[in-house]
Amino acid sequence: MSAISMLDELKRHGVSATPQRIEVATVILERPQHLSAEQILERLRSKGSRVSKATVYNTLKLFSDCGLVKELTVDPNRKFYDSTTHAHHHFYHVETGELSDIPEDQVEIMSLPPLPAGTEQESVEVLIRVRDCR
Amino acid sequence: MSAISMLDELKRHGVSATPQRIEVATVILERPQHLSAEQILERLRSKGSRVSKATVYNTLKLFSDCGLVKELTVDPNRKFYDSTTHAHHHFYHVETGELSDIPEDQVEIMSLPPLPAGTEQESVEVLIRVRDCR
DNA sequence: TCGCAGATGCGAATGAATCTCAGGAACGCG
DNA sequence: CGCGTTCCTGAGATTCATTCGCATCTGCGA
Repeated sequence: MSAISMLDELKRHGVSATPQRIEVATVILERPQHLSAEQILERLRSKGSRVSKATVYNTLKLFSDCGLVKELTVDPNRKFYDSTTHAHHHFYHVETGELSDIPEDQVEIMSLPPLPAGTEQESVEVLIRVRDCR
Repeated sequence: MSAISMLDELKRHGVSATPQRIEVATVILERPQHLSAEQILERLRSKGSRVSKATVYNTLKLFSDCGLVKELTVDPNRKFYDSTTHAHHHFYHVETGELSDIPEDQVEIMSLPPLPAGTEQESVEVLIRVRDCR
C-alpha cells in the first residue's frame, strides 16, 4: 500500500493524518499480518523512524478504536494488532507464539448456541492451538 | 467437592497437598467457573484465609501446569482460571468481562483447515463475543 | 533431635500498556 | 501575515497483573 492510499485509508476512518500515524499505518497495513506494539516499534526504528513508544501505543489504540486494525488477545503476554479487521480465525503456535490466519472458507461452523438472554453476538472466533510434531 | 476429595485430586496430579493449596483448590474447583487470580484471592480473604497474593499466583500456575485448571487468555487485562479443563467453548461478554461456558454439544465445527506443516493440533476453541442488546 | 527438601510469603523486579503534561505544529480567521 | 485555538507528540512516570529472589519456616525421615 502506498503512502497516498494510506492517507485515504486514514481519512476514511475519520483519523487525521500525521507523519507518525502514516508511518505506523504503513508498517501494520503493509500486508496481512499480526504484530505486537513492540514489534511495530522495532520495525519503525529499523527504518530510521524516531517515533516514541507512547505514540506507537496511542496510535494503535486509536487505530483499533476506529476499526483500522483489530486487537487480538491470544498470547497471555501481549496484544497483537491484526491488519485484517473482519472476523476470521487463527492458528496459534504455542511454542513460538506465532499467529497465522486461517483462510475464511476453511472453517465451517454448523450450529451456534443460543446467546445468553439480552445479548447480541459481536463476533465468533476460532483459535486452533498447534505445536510442533513430536 | 469435599476437602478429602480435593486432597485426592491434588495427589492424582502429582501435587503435594499443603493447606494453602487445598484452600486455593477448594475455591476454584468448587464448581465449574472462571475466576481471575484476584477474584480467588478475594474469596480466600473473605473466608478468613491469609494466603499471600504471590502464593495464589504461584499455586494457580502450578495447578495449570499439571492440568488441574486451565488458563484462559480472553480478556486483555488478566488471565482467567477455568475449573473445566477439557477443551470447550466460551461466551465472552465484552462489556462486563463475564465469561460463560458454551455447552459442548451446541457448537459443531464442520471442516477444519489443514494444519501448518510440521505441526499438530493441540486444541480448538471457539470464542463468541457478545454485548448487551441495544 | 538434626538436617534437608520443599513450601511459603514478602517485597522487589518485570513488562506491557496507559497517563501526564509541556512544548510544538497545523489550521482557521481576520 | 499574525494570532489564538486545537490537536498531536513524546519522554518519563505510573499502573497493574504477574513473576522472581530469597530468607524463613515446616514436616518427615534418619
